[in-house]
Amino acid sequence: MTRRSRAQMIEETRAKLLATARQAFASQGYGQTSMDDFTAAAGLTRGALYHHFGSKEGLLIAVIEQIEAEVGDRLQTASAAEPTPWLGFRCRCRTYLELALEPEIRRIILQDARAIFGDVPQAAQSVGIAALQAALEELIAAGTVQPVHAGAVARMIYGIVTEASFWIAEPDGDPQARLAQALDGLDRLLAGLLHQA
Amino acid sequence: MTRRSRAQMIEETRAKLLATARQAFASQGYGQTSMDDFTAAAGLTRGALYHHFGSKEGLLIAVIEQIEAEVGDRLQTASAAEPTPWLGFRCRCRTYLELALEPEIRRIILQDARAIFGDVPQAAQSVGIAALQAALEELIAAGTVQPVHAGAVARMIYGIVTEASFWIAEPDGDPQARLAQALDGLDRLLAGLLHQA
DNA sequence: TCAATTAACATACGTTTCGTATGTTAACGA
DNA sequence: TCGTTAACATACGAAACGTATGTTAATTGA
Repeated sequence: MTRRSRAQMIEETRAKLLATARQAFASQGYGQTSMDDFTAAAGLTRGALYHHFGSKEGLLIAVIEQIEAEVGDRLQTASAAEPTPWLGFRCRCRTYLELALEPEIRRIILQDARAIFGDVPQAAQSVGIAALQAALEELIAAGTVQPVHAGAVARMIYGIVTEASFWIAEPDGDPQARLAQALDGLDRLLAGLLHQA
Repeated sequence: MTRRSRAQMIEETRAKLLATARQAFASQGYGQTSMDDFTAAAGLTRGALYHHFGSKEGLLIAVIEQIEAEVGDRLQTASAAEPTPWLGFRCRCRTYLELALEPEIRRIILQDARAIFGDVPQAAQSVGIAALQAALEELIAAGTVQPVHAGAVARMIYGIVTEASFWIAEPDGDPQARLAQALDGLDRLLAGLLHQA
């Protein structure tokens, strides 16, 4: 066990680079992070970085993909436990909002990534939005939700969540209270999608 | 008339700098814009820039303030013509979306500014959001809209508009069709805010 | 009216940072 | 065993930003 294969060591340096970059991006932001500095913090040099990731943007893409994968898993886990499809959908939106509150996700995905790649991170094609869209399409087919364009509305919900997370995290105001108020507002907006009884 | 006062000339260079920067930021993005290049394009040097705006960020803030002021005017003009407060509110949201489709606004306000100043441009305190919140508060007081937190929901609508604009402008897909689909989705979501009949 | 100060810029410089080009070492294949 | 390639480190060049330092012209005050 104390003996590591060559392939394992390579993977270790890649993972170490990724983890250190993720930490640095989250705490200082992508633009403010010097590749010299944080590679040194990882005990390596920029040479290793450019070998594994090609460019600073390539590194950011790798970090985004890692985070997106985690987000996808957590959303899936949370919403799968709900009893009805609609409640599952609602839970997915709420959980999305809670995830967006984590500083790492807000800073890297919602804040910096947008400026680098204009649109939603095309890199990982935003797992969260895709899943939201799929859930919406099912609900529309089942007649629970009015016939809207699922892709459009999924994106809009993503926007709701994004902005709400920034609002909640604003320096003034109580985050807990704001989270509750945001979840309430989210509920009202989502209710508009339902078919009238 | 051919005689310009000193103060006028100073204002002219300031305006010229601002206009050139706005153009450059919109077409190449804030990060990709070299201060040497675009000041030269304006027939000046970085010296003038740092004298008037202090820093590159200061220049961006000035550009944002200019755009925000225009956005505020156009929103006000559009919504004031509507017959009822609710329709005025709805119109404001729709117009907001249409404005967000303009490349200049999308690139500078929605895309780049967020990465530089984490939150919504605190610089000009987003006139659009503030007006949206005020309109919401009136509608709640009048009993037209359910009692939600106006600040939270105003921000969420801002998020809807932002994401929708990016979605509409995606390279594939027909922008005209997508705009219609987005406006439809927006209507459904907003309908959730209304009191049930 | 004239000297001193300040505003409005231009120019020059130093620092930081990114990407690339060039080693270097160790493993792997023929 | 020898050539090749992967996995890095090191060195170099090219922006780009901010600042420090001119320079000129207007303005102020005595």
